[in-house]
Amino acid sequence: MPELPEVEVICRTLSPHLTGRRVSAVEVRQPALRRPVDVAALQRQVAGHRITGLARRAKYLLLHLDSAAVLVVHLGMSGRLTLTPRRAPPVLHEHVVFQLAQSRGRGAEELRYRDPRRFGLIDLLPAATWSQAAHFRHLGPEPLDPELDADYFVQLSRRRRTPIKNFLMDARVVVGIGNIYAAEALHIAGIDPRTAAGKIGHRRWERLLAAAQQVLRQSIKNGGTSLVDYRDGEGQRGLHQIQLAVYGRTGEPCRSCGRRIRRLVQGGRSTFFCGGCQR
DNA sequence: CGTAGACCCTGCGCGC
DNA sequence: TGCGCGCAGGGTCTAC
Repeated sequence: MPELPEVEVICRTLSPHLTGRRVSAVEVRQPALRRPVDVAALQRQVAGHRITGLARRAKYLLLHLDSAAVLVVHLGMSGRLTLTPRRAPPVLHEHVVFQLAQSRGRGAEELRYRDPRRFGLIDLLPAATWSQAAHFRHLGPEPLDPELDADYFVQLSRRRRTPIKNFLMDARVVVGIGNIYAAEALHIAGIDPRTAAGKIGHRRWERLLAAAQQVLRQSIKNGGTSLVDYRDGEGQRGLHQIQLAVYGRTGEPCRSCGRRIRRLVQGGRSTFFCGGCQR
């Protein structure tokens, strides 16, 4: 479900509501996520503590707490993290609920983590060392980092025979790009997703990096891509699905050249591309 | 080391 | 109506 733009939008929409707010209680209804939730740690380091700020790294959402801990939330494929009125009726698969202390001018609210497939993750890490933890240690750079350039990719992709689409989705290379935006970026850059990563030269890496940055920024502006599950922190759908050029458009005409969009499978995931524009 | 595949889990739409 | 199949925004682990 959520790639970089969606997690970024969730972070931005939750931030004004949660920053400075105290978590009054934590309720874990289903601890069996990708890894078991450490309920005792949540009770100790989240319940009764204040949220000092929100941030994003890769597809992880980071909630900094005044207990010198960082609450790490990953939404997997089907996860949602939404601010909800406390009186809203419970919904299936709401595994973790963070009750928020009342604050002036607000009704009773809570932060609900819902994840039908349970591929997501909720973890607690020490504030001082979170970036050295296993989830983060091996991550590549942020794709929107202004320092990032084509040279970096040329170096890393040397002699790599992995298809460029899988290479782009490898978080050790660059984070945040998943199945939707890899396909969209390759279409914008005019590159066949089957091309070996090591065959992409400097000029094409420049185009591909620019394309990835363009589509990620545009999606953030559009509030993310809502296909089935995705909602922002306030429960609103994104609009970027309207602008997708290839993802999910098998058999439909390419808006650039009119050829039919093709689907193939790479690394067990669907790839969508236009055989006319992408070579 | 680099690469490909299975696996975790639930829900949905489709064809029969 | 009911059942089985394939598919879904991700990440990790194993075998070769």
